[in-house]
Amino acid sequence: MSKPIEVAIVDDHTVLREGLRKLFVEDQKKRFEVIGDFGNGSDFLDYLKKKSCDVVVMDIHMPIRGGESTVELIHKKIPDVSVVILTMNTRNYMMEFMVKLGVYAYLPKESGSEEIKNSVLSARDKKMFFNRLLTAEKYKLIKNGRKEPSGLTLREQFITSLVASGLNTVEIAEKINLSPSTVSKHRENIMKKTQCSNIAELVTFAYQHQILELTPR
Amino acid sequence: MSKPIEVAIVDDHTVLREGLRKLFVEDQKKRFEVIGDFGNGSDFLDYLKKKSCDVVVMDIHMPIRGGESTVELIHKKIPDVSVVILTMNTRNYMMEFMVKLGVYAYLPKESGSEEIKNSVLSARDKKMFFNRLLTAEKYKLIKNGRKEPSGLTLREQFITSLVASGLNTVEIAEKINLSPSTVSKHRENIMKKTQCSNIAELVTFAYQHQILELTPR
DNA sequence: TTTCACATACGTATTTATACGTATTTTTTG
DNA sequence: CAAAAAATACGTATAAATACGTATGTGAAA
Repeated sequence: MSKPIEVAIVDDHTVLREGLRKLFVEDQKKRFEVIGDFGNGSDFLDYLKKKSCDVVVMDIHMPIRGGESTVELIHKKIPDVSVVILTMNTRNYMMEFMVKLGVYAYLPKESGSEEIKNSVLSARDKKMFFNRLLTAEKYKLIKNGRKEPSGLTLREQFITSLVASGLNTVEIAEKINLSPSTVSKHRENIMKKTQCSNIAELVTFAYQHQILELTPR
Repeated sequence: MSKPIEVAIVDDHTVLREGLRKLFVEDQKKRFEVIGDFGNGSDFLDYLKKKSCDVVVMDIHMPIRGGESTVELIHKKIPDVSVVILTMNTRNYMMEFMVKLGVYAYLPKESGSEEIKNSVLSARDKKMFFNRLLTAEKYKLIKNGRKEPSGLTLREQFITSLVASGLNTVEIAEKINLSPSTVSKHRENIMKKTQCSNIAELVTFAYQHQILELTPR
């Protein structure tokens, strides 16, 4: 092992950042160097303007700038930075979205330490890391482009999930860096395709097509 | 400070358990002793059959046995164990549910280290710990009694179910022979009570409170 | 009995969603 | 490469929801 892998951590959960940091710092083989941890995507992107980073371990759900738009920006502007997603959002459409943006691993939050370390090693080498959530089979399916059972495109599914989780058009536009007009047009198309005539019906549609998940109580 | 507080950690996120453990173990004043960490509620309940514990820091969303039923069982059978909730489920109904089961703190996942430690100290002394999510005001409101689990009157629940199933104000008025103004006022009250800020959130609320049922496809 | 929660009802101003049309750019696919 | 599909964006008009205030009748509980 020549030089340690420069790892960044992006998650709004303070304790989890600490846990990840510890995991990398205390690696027996000294393979990692944590170059920073950040509470949102925005801070990390600021960091990247000045300094470098090999692999970033990132959550999706964050305030200010969520994982979606952060990964999108990294993918477009700084493709050298490899992304590993570590999240409790295990929905298929999100995984698909992230895989298409070139992330190298998609880990559920109950992943063990070794799994996380190995995914970072894979990502450093620009190699896909597979696990129970993102299997090689699923990866192939996504890459070979399959038809969505819901009839919605990926973008549409994504916006559906945001509408159904209670954001309005302007909030969605801000969240994923689009013009409100565009979001509005997507919503129009979504309503037509799903044959929903209002938001309430769309939320039910989202639950029934696993675009949203009902957290059991 | 006589003897250290026996703290247990229950969360399905491995890295987060590590982070919490570190936080308690590395306390300057040696006030805590982590007596175990568990990946689900079931394992923790098993532990409690044999050994003791002062305070448990617990997530809600977990496989096998989630926080809801775990806290419910602790509350009924082992009320000596104080519970601190640390979660990303910031929904009011969940907070209300947990407060009614006697948890001493309800922390969002972005809480800082000191906040978490202080909440455990409070819980050890059987004192409520308040923060931006669970304020003293909210706590009073919950304690001084909303009756319905949903907080809604029967009429309001009925109208909620109609709104959530996709009817608009005029359609609802026609369906149950009311003036649209009345329906509108009910809707206003419903939104206030449920603290929903739009229809999408209300639909989710309806599913979560069994006001609506999701028919499997 | 009188207070209180609930259900009823109206008015009004503001915000948000919906439903059209149009058009350019990007990505995918045959 | 060419065609098709998807994603982007704007304008404009109408419909609906939302958030206030106010008021009245009714039945149950303190």
